Amino acid sequence: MKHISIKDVARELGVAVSTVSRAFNDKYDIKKETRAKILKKAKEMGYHPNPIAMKLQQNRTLNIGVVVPEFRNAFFPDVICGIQDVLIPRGYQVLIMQSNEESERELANVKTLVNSMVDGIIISFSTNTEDTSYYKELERKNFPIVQFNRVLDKLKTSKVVFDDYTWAFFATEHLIHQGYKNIVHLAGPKNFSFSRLRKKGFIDALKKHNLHFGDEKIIPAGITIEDGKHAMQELINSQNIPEAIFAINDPAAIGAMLVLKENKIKIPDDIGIVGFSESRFSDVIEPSLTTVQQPTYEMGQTAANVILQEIESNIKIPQTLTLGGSFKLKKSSVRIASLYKK
Amino acid sequence: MKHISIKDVARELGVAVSTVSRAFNDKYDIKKETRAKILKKAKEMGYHPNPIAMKLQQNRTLNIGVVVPEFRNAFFPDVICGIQDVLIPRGYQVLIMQSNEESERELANVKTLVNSMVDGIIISFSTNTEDTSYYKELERKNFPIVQFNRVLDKLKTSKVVFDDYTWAFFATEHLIHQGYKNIVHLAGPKNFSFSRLRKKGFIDALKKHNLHFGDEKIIPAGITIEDGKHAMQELINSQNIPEAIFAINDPAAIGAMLVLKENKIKIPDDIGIVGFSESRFSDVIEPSLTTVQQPTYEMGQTAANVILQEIESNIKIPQTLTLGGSFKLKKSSVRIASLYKK
DNA sequence: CTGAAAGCGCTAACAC
DNA sequence: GTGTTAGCGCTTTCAG
Repeated sequence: MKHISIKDVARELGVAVSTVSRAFNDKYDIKKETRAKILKKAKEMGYHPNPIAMKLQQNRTLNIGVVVPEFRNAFFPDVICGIQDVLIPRGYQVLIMQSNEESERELANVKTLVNSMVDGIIISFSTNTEDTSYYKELERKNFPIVQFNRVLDKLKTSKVVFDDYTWAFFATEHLIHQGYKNIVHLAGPKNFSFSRLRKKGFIDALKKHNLHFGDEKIIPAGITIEDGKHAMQELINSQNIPEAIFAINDPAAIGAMLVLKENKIKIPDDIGIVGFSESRFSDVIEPSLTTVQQPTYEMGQTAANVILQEIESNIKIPQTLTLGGSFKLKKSSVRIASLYKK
Repeated sequence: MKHISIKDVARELGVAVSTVSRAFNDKYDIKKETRAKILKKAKEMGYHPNPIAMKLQQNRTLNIGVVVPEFRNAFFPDVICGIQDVLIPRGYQVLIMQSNEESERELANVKTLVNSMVDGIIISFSTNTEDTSYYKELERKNFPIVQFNRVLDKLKTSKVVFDDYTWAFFATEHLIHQGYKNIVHLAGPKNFSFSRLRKKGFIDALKKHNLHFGDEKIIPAGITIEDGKHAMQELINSQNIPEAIFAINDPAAIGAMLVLKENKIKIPDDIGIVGFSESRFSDVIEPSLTTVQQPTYEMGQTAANVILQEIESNIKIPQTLTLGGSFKLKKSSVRIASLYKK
């Protein structure tokens, strides 16, 4: 697999390498015919500029690193699609690395990428990431970083997040409107702002409607099906079955539902449940799961645009972009059948 | 973000750049203390070798490209994890690109990667890929390619596949053992060998047990939930409801189940169904879906090892590695409750 | 408009 | 053992 270089083309045509180079970067003066001639010959010979050499020379890579904690759920793959669709047409390559929810591996990933000279990193952190010293250092060095979804407040880079508060509020209010009163929240890992915001939305909705709120309404769970199962099982064991559940995300909701069904507790009649996207399960589970839909694809596009702007302008003013979503009304939260359409 | 180069380190210590280089590549003679001194200083200065420059010089990239048609289902992410876990410790970077099931985009992805000088490509093709001329060219140029899962017979590169025939045979036989007689197969896209092999396994199992086989037993479907829905709806519309279904994969099976449930057809009593992994739905759907489990993670590891071997030995003898799986017995295919354990 | 030449950061002969 | 030097393939002054 030997590469035909600019030299080969130049020799073949008896011109200088710089001329060939110019033909390929049309920002220089070059006679039209020369240019055409060169491009034609180059194509004939199967010449492609070697991006590695370009990168070396220009001290930039045209690579963007994307670091995600996992891509087994639907959420991150969708975001990545959005990122790719913005970046690829702009001539960037998207290097994806996944951290397996381990902050050490995540750190290694980021170091590899930075060290391999990506021009910037779009990242969503792992559940257990606490030590941000290396990221702070990158921040200080002015290295372009955009956080999304799982963002760390400590890090002052640009962020793209979902309007978790509002939609958690809305989701909870929806349950209240359905007549559920004793509502609990399966909460997420507390180092993520989205956990805090969804919890706050939940609490404020209860308060607005003068429903009793106490710490016992917040059930520490997590973001996997297993977490949801575990939390629900605990509730059942402690004879503490609520009337409705607002889950931190779909997998947690699904886990809870699986346990409820095992225990013959009827959804939505005995208990109502609302999730928060991040899976493709909501239409497969029975009853179908009411959920807050996040604009994953758009989140990716937005993050890509932000980093592009930071890289190309070389100006970094940390901004936090907050996206809105939509509500997918399904069966798991609607007691009166007539209210549920389609 | 300015890079400290080998020169800076050399100057700082009053040694030659080659000495610094040698300190970092311990295959040359170099005095222990010099080496220690250099490494220490380098660390102090925050020096990291610039991989881009290394790549240019050595004409290799230490990058492997992975091209997948999608990563919304569980299958490819799992395979990628396996690939990464082999390649990263060996000093390679894994560049993932997804083709969105479009062969044009797939081709562009591969060209980008080849052109960006990855050392090799691990690929699973999109549903509609027909034109293999470019891939043939790469093959001729001896460029390392390993196909997995969705392989094209026309391309004579190394392949890592699942033993589709045997397990399809087994899955079908399982349905027969359950007493189902009129069994149909929801078939996959015909340009993939796995479709053909699973179909053949299905047919041969019917034949072995002297069950009637005719073309009407093969229902062209596809590999998505939508495909499964569509195929099932057609069967119902034509009043042609079989006793059991062997689906090309889980999403197709899930689609069929959703339609069956809509139509109040009982699974597994009225109709039995078996899938073929490729999703995480099998435990979420009700009844839980019996399925053939493919060793996705191991498939990734295997593909990674094959390409590593081809790259590092520079010998390419196309080999096809066939992996075995396991059978996940669940509720969707077992009529007599007592037979189903846990 | 085009050619010559320097240099991006690194490695690998080849000297000494 | 270590230094010198020639490139890897490209862009970009600087001349002409």
